[in-house]
Amino acid sequence: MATNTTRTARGVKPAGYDPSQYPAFAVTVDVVILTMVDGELHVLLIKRAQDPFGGMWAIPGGFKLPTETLDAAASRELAEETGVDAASLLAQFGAYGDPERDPRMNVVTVGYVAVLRDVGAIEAGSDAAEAELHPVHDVLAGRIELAFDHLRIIGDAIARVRTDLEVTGIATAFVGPTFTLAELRAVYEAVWGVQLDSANFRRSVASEQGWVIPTGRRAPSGAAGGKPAELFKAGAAWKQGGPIRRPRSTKRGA
Amino acid sequence: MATNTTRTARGVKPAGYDPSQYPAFAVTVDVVILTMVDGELHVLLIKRAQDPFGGMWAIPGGFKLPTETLDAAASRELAEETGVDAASLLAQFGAYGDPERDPRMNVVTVGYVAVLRDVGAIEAGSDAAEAELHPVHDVLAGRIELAFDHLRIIGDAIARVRTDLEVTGIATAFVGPTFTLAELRAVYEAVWGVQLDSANFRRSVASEQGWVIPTGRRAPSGAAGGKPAELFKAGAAWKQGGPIRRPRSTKRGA
DNA sequence: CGAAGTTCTGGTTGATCTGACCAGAACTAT
DNA sequence: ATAGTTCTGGTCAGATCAACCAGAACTTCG
Repeated sequence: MATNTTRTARGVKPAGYDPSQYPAFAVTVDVVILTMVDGELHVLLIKRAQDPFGGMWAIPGGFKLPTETLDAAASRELAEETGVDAASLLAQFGAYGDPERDPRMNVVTVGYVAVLRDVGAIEAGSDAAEAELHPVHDVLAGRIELAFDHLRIIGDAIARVRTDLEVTGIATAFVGPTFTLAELRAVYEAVWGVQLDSANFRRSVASEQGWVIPTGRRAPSGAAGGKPAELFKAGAAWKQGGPIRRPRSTKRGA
Repeated sequence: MATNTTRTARGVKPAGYDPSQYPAFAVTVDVVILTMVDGELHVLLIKRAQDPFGGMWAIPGGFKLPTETLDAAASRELAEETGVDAASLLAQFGAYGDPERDPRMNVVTVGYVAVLRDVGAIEAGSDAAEAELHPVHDVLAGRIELAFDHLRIIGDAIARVRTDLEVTGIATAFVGPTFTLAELRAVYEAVWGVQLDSANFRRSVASEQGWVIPTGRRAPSGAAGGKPAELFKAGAAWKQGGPIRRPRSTKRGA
């Protein structure tokens, strides 16, 4: 390729295109791992042992390898940190490349949000390094010291989940393979911070076919007793969006 | 590397954390530039002069510099390609890092979507390199040969715009600083591929305060005559979302 | 200048959706 | 047994939505 027509007025598109002369970056993936604990949204954080930001909390992440896709890198990091082979959901939501976001080098990171339903598995996977689930509310309120720009990243992840709850099937990722309608409703209430009428909720998901499929079994009653709830499994309709719309005005208090 | 901890000017580097030993990537930003032409959604493509993919169409893009943010890089690339200083809207929507997406080197690219309202400015900015507006429909139908994974990137951008139209104020980015309701409605109809009732549309945006503000002036009639439409400017309410909801079933044909 | 055609703008109406409340059924704990 | 809790279906008023209709305002053609 002997062409050397780098003579365009201003565009200066290199003809030879020597890769080595362009700035090099490290590319990482950071995973915001979310799960429900006691009806509240939690995020998994690990305590950094090393500087920079030693002693502060961070979301798990690591370097992307040249041989893997971004999705694969996120999946690998998730497995390494939590021991979970596959999350219910793993979705990319943003990229971050501010020049000073990592004091050591030029790092561009790609943010993923993972939704887990099996809390027990997390504890098993996390080894000696301190890993803890923190209420999302505490984190967003700034009560936890976070490394790098991870506060912003977590904020973006939550914002994404909030809108996705209305237009995707992400709600089903928080619950198990079979679930009661109260469990599913608790997901919406925790993520949106609202109260939903249980009867209306049932109508929304059970009226039309395709959202939830009855299994015929029933869940054991909770600690406070009450009628055992029917157990459902998720239908195929969730792929085209969710049946629950975010309410704009609620008379009931949250 | 015999030393376990290497002291540097900035501080202690963690053991086994030498940045130079981690894989290096080139980071680029690619900008999907959208605009409305004759009531149809168009995307700006440039014809590649060089291999790889010489002669094929591509979306404009370029390398991120270590000293600038991703947003700044996208803004710079947009200005270089179109001569437009600032788009009505410039939003990040995804990152792409498949190992083989660029045959020359490891490249991770961050996709941005830009919405322009001034078509004339595009022609001015594009220099000798062939730059053309193509109907989005033609591109998504595969009728245009696209370089790299740009078909996928454009597809993702369109999908993002389609959902954002309902929950953000992106619709106002397609029209000028003042606009008629027919112009604004045309944006929804083109992006969603639906027909909206003009009277109902007017009620949705004009009923409650804050969406559109009357300027008192009127636009000249179109080629077919008709009553001159009132000119509005966008209000502040668009920042919290849009007033138009995507219809799910339409009896009228599209 | 008048008629026809086009677009804008407001009105109406019936169907559908939403939010709120009520009550009985089913189960647990005391 | 009885009280307490949760699940489940019913009802109903108000809001929203989709579709249609008709007059107003303007341009173009004859």
